[in-house]
Amino acid sequence: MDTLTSSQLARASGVGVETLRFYERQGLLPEPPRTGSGYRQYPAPMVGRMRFIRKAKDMGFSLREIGELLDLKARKGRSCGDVKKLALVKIKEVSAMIEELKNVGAALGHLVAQCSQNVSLGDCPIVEFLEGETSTKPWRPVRGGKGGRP
Amino acid sequence: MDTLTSSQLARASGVGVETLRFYERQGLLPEPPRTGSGYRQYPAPMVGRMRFIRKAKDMGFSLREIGELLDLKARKGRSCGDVKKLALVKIKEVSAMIEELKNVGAALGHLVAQCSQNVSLGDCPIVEFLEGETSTKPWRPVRGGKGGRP
DNA sequence: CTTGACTCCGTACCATGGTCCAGGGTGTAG
DNA sequence: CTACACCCTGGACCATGGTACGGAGTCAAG
Repeated sequence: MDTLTSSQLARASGVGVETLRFYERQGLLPEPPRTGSGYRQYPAPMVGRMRFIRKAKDMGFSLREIGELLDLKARKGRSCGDVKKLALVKIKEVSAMIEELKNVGAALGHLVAQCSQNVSLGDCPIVEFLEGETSTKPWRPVRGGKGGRP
Repeated sequence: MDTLTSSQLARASGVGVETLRFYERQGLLPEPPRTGSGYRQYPAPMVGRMRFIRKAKDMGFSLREIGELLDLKARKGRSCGDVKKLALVKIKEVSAMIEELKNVGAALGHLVAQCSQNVSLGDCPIVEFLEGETSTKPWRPVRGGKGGRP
């Protein structure tokens, strides 16, 4: 009695039934055994696997990367180093994203501050910034182009 | 002579020609006038508009939001307040993303640290964490379910 | 036996931001 | 004139992570 139907596993995992089928197609869930009439019978440990997937997704891993993690996990024994390697790569990615977002946030904050000082002047500093030095810069001539500008 | 062909505007903007057509379909670029033979003739200020789009994209605005910004920009006069409002919303979003990523990074760092202390023990702490309390927890019974588990 | 919930399958669709392709027309240099 | 670069169109395709739909089969209760 340690098997679950699709909807049971879905409920236990906090996802939709369709998502299970989707993960199966993506190779994140193995094809489960079936009943005589073709119903999926998920072994109980699939709950753990789904929790693994969900947590890894929360950690920022893509489904493809989660697939790799699951493969590593399956190769019991000396997978830890490889898992750690993936985690380190992900940490670098996350740090880079944070830096980028910080820059964006700072730039936006700067613009908003300018905007607030600029009460009732005609132009919006944000729009002006976004436009940059507009138009008057002569567009670079086409390199190696022959046809064009009819 | 202050008009550009598709490829000229594309080059000046650092995007592909197809991207211009895509932006046109999305309403970010107005349909430009055409030559007798149907070639697009972009007015020079479109370079500024493309720069606007690119910068706004770098600031984390989606194409839909950039469309809104461009609409506001077009309604000259009192758009600044609305633009600022969008910028503030975006700042909040960026901050939230940063917080989330920081949590993820900290969690990953924690796991990797554990992993490093765990040299040559059988199991990988990362995998164990991702699995969480596995399997033995009895799956919640289906609420209101009638059929199922054949 | 009927009803209703559940399950199956394949396929299409959603949003996001493009990218590419075939098939044909145009413009200019040599 | 020919070659070649450029331009046009509509539509298909990519990755990502699902979600929805139609039509049919199955299961348990009443």
